[in-house]
Amino acid sequence: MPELPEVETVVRELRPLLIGRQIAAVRSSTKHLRQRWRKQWESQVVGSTVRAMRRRGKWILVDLDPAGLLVLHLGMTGQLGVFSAGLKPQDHTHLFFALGNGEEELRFRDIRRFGSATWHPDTIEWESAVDGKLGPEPFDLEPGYWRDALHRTERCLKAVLLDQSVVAGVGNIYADESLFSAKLDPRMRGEQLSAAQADRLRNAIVAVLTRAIESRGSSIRNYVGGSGLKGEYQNEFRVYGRTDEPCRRCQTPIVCIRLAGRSTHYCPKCQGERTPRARG
DNA sequence: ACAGGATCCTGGGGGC
DNA sequence: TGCCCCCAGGATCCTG
Repeated sequence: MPELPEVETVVRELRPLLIGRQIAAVRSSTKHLRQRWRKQWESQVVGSTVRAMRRRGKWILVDLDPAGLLVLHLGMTGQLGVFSAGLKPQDHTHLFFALGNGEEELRFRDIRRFGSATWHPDTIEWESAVDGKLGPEPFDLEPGYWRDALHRTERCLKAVLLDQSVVAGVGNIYADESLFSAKLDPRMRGEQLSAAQADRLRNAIVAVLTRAIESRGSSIRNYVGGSGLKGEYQNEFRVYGRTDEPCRRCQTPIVCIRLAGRSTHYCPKCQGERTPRARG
């Protein structure tokens, strides 16, 4: 569910509610997440204090004092929020972190349970575990790296954007929206892109994600931010979920196809530009 | 190397 | 009301 802008929003909204607070207890439901929460992690976490909260791609990193790292992934339907401990938990709440004197708790709710929560001794250990599987942040994409990553692959642009090892944090919505913004056909192969087109795509990704963060992400189903508020970016979608609706730029009906195993929305006119394929 | 499919799950919506 | 089928912001594993 949540992509970079939604995860960033959750982190920003939870930060003031969590930093400096001590984790007094942890409890989990009987149902497991994508990665099982281990009981032995609880003794590592209890008694420690939240020092910092960061985002890396679609991952949420909670730095603990004096040591340890809590790593959360929201999967498709994950939600994080701070609630009064007396408030009855919603269905599908699977992890509870009691805060301070226990009057409040951080809750991890995940209907489909594609999310995960794990504990790691430190950042280095986590980074080595995801090494090679997590590319640079979209905002840190070096033009040379990005051109090269596209130039060296025959995969279509949609598949490249969804590949977390190439660029971290882009998912189905923002891949489609970025390709529309860059006026590039999602079926184009990476190797077909000129340097100028690669730069255009990179700038489009940054612009779309930046604008989406300003709107606190997109709420189309289950997503809510760390404060429980919904996002607003769904009102600015140009192509995602707009199958058969007129393109906002040229009125041509938006097309939906299956690409890289995912629904892919684009404007056949605005994004119809193709670079002739080189021979050989 | 890459596409495509299946898998992990639950719930919502459409068609009947 | 109900049933059946398809769909869904993700990641990963397997096959061809």
